Amino acid sequence: MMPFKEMARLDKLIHEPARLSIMSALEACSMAEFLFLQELTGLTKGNMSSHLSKLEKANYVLIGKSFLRKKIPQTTIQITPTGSHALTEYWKQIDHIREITKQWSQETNIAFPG
Amino acid sequence: MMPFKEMARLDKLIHEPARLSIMSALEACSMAEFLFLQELTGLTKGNMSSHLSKLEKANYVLIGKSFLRKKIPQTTIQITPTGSHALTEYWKQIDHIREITKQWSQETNIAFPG
DNA sequence: CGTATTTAGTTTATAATACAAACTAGTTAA
DNA sequence: TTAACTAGTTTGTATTATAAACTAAATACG
Repeated sequence: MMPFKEMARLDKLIHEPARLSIMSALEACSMAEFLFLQELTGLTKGNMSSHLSKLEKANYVLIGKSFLRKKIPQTTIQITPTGSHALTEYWKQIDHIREITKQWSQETNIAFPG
Repeated sequence: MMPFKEMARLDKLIHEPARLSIMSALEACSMAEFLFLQELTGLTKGNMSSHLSKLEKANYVLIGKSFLRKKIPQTTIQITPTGSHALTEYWKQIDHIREITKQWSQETNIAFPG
C-alpha cells in the first residue's frame, strides 16, 4: 500500500505538459493539422516539432506529409492505437495513485492522529 | 473552451513525479523523517535532498534539523499550508483539465464525426 | 587508543531534455 | 529578380533530474 513509488513509473512521454496537451487534443480530434495543433496548444513550432518527433518515435502518433494542390506542404497528425492506449493507461494510473494515496492517508491518520 | 493551453500552466514544481510523490506522502503524514520519506518514495538520498531543497525554497515544505539525544542528526519534513494549498490546487487543475477536455472531445465529435 | 566503517545527509558533475532561435525549402508578391 | 511569407526542421542553450562523490559525526573493532 505505498502509492508513491508508482508515481516514478508514470509514462513521462505523456506526463510532460506540452505532450499531454498534444495527446489530449489528438484523442479528441482523431486527426489534426500541424498548425491547428499549434494553435490549440499554444506551443512554438520548434517546440511542437520536437515533441511530435518524440511521440512519433514512440509510435504514439502518425505523421503524414502531403501537399495541398501539390504545392503547400501540409502535415497531418493522428494518434495511433498505441498512443491512445498509452494515454488511457496514463489517466488510469493517475486515478489509481490518487485513490490509494487517499486510502493511505486515512490509514496514516488513524495510526498517527493529530 | 480550449483546455490544452492550461496544461502548460500546471505547477511544475508539483507536477514532477518525484516531487509529486514527496508532496503526496507529506500531505498524508503531516510530518516525516528524511529516511522514512526516502523509503516511501524510493528516491536516492541525493535526489531526495535536492528535490526537498526546491520545495523548501518555494515554501512548500518546512525542514527541521534536530539531533536525537544530541547526537544523531534527524531531519524532519512537514508540508506547509502553502504547499498543501498548492497540491490541492494542482489536483483541482488536473480535474478541471480532464473535465473540459472530455467536453471538448464530445463537441469535436459532433462537429467532425467519424 | 586509533583507525575503519557506518550513518545521515549535502554538494558537485553529468546526462537528458524542453525550448526558442536560426535555418531550409518552397511560394507568392512587388 | 528579389523580397517577404509559409510550413516546418535543426541546432544551440539553459534548465533540471539524477546519482556519484564528498562531508561530518558516531560507532565498531583490533
